[in-house]
Amino acid sequence: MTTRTYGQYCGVARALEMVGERWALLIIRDLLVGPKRYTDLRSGLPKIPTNVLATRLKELEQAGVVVRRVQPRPSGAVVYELTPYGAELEELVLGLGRWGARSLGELRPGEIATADSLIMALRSTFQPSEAAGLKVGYELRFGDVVIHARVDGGSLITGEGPLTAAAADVGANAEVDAAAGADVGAPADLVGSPTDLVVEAMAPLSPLLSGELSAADVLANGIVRITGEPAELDRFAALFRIGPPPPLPLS
Amino acid sequence: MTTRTYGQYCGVARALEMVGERWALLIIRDLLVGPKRYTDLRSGLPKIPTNVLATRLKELEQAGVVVRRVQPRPSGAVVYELTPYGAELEELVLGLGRWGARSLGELRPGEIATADSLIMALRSTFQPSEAAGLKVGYELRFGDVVIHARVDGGSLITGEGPLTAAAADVGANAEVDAAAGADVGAPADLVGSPTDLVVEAMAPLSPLLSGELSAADVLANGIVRITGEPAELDRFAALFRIGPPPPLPLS
DNA sequence: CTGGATCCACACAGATACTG
DNA sequence: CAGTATCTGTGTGGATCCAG
Repeated sequence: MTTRTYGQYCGVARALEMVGERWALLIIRDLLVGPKRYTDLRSGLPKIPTNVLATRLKELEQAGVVVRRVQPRPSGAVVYELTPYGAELEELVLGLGRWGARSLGELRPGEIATADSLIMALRSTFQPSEAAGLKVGYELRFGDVVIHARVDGGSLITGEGPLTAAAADVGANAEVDAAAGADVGAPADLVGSPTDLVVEAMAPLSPLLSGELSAADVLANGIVRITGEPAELDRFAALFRIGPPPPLPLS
Repeated sequence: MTTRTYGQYCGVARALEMVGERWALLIIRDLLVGPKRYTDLRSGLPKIPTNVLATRLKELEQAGVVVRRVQPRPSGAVVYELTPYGAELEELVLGLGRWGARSLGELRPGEIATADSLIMALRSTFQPSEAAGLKVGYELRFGDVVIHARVDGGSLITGEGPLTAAAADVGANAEVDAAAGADVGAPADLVGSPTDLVVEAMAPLSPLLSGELSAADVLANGIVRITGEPAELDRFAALFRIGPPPPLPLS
């Protein structure tokens, strides 16, 4: 913890000293989804050595990016969450994800996708302008990783787990109480909306999310299966996309 | 160069594998100012070991972020510059700088400020909305580091050196030809504008740029000296600021 | 001079085992 | 569950050296 510095009086250098160490921004990526316990972070980042995780959390806490909070009894659980200052990194992390997603090729051997990384990928490609006056829920399955997304009037609420469990999402971006171990009752009006859809991702969603493939391509290649009519996949692809809508193909 | 990976199929992870290694984003920060030679990068990053610089440049080249270009004769110089893909990191680096600048306290012992870092700090705080219909040039002196900025109709052109040498700035963000060793003639209409100002920075500009101190505070503390009337410093502080203008003090 | 390559020492990352 | 301890590599820091 010699606090290696770059020796420059510069915002970029200072930011890198705070969040530029190995694994730090991936920890922050997961915490942007919601507060997490030490074990949650470990399972979300299977390849991080535990001592590195512990060290990073201490450094991020010292930098004022993360707070370590001990839940009141009886749970007594330790929870890490972003400070307001740390949460301001959301747009940066989303932008970094958009930029890096364009270099995502094929799934490399041994590479996994986690719930949190998929949630952030959805957030990073969400197009609020396409969501005006729209109310729809999606359930995405990536192997045995399941996440859900609810679009409601221009805002997006994401979470881990199947769509029917999404009712615990309250406020901006939830899983807060879920991570804390609380068992919140489900507001009935959010469950089982008739427009709910299930998107079954058989392979990386990235080609779809990054706009490399059209919804039709993706559907034709069996990458994603969607319940309901094919037009629903077009809507999904319009909601979660990088950049402006592609020009309509003239045919 | 074992190309350490995070083992996650995720845009953020991929981005970090490309530009997340130590020093990489500082190299990119400097290249965002303009193409640079190996020696320029070394002097802009005095604390980087030369083998690390060479390794990073190769990695960034392989990742498609940087290109190594050999100038045609007679100069034959080696120049590194960002690819279009790499240049897309500009907003990210500026945002990271804004975020990190708020943790810049006092100048720490041994810490320096370079021309490129000051140029990026200016860019990151530039408020185009304040620049409408405005045409003014600034020369900022930070010890013996001198940079200049020209504001003209909502756009900002920055470069190293005093204001009178700024005429080499052509197009979006110059020093391109200067770095390439070319000796471009100066368009006469850009030199010696009557609204040119000199801002003499006696201490870190950050408290001003980050909005922590008002222009009046900064002036009173002797941090910045400006030629002309004090009102000019207010304009400077309005042009280069983080966030919306502070509410007017009622008095 | 520029544009690196080479060498060494060591701090930090990686992996695994262990503990309150 | 929430870490700490320990060991091993390798990437980094620091210096010097070298070819065009």
